[in-house]
Amino acid sequence: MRKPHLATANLAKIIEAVLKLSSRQGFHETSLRDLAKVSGLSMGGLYSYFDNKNTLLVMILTEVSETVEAVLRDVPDGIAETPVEHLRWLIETHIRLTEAMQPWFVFAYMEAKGFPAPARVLATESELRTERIFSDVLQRGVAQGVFAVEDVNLTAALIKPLLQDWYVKRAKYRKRGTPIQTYIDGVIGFVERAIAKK
Amino acid sequence: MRKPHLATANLAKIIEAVLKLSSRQGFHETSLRDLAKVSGLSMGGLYSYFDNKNTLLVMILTEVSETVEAVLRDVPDGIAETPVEHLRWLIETHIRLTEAMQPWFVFAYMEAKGFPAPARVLATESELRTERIFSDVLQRGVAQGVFAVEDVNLTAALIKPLLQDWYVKRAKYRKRGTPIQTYIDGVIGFVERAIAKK
DNA sequence: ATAAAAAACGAGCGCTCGCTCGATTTTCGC
DNA sequence: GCGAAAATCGAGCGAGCGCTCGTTTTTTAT
Repeated sequence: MRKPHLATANLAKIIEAVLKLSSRQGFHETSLRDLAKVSGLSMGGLYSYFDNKNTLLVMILTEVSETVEAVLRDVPDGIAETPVEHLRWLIETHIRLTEAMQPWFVFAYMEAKGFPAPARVLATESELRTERIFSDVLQRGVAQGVFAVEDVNLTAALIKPLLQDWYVKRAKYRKRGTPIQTYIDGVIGFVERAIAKK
Repeated sequence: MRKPHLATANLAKIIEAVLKLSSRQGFHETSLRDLAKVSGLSMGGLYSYFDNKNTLLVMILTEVSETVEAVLRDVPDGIAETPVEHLRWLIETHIRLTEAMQPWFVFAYMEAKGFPAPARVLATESELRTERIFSDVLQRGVAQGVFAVEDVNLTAALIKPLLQDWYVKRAKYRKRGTPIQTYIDGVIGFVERAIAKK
């Protein structure tokens, strides 16, 4: 094992290959022989970059959850004070991030379960932290009297799957020709009407 | 192969076992030896009830999609005329159905992908038909002037993941102690405010 | 009670899996 | 240009897979 973090070009190739193959057939069904072929390394060569197959899964899961955390917490100046704008920014940023890193997110979402406890815990906690970011904004909006939300936690929980649907069912939206901006505006409008103080 | 449809007690046991094992570790990782052990049959005995492992998957997928279709189309008298009531009934019925058949739905949702094209097509088409049921009601509500919806198809697409979240993330809601009625009311309220004519 | 039919069994087949390790190739300081 | 160190290779290992099939057990009819 050379590096704990993804640095070398080869590791990048390996991850690109595992995301590509897993999206077609699932992670478990992706053999290291296929992975070697697509990444351009040999069977043995792969093992210079990770300890075992599960490590690969954990690496990707970690990268995804850290990226989400980092991006969503990096709120532009002057946005965080206004809950309406902050929420809009969170929705748009989340959807655009998952679009840019779609294979990563599909992988993390679809492959997390049925795996060693540590990996599953990682995914679960990441989901909860993201939800917290949303419920915090909702809470502030309620406190400022701009949102009317009965159950802040449940509402945050309901917003989450709206964001995830874009990458989970990406094929459906692609077939329909829905542009990402239409989807983003649709979600923002849907959510804002649902929580607006009338 | 004895019967094409699930009739005998043994086939019921097999399906119960495969749902149980798959929910823990995924369908592919469930070996026929494990399945034999849990279902109480022998390796060879299993093959009296299905042709091969993939057939099992298709059987379950078919059962789920046919059940959804049948249940959601069986609208009680006097409901279908009022879009608001019809939509409410659809949401509640869908969530309660997936709760009652939770292992079946989780299986269909999580295992459909990465499988032979026919099985995937089955799942995709079922999803689309369900969505049609919702978009039809929305359309009628708009026509009657009780709903204000810009894009009926997009809105139906956004309602779907709200229904699915209850079984996809069942563990989260269980840990939180959210009762199913709270969830149902939450979704109905959320959706109704989002599409209400103001 | 018995024999034919039906159902259930499980060791064994061919195959692919994740992973290893000695051999080979590439890199690089001098 | 050379030799040691680093990187890469891929045949081979044991394990476990889906599936088969000759055998045994159970059921059924007389």
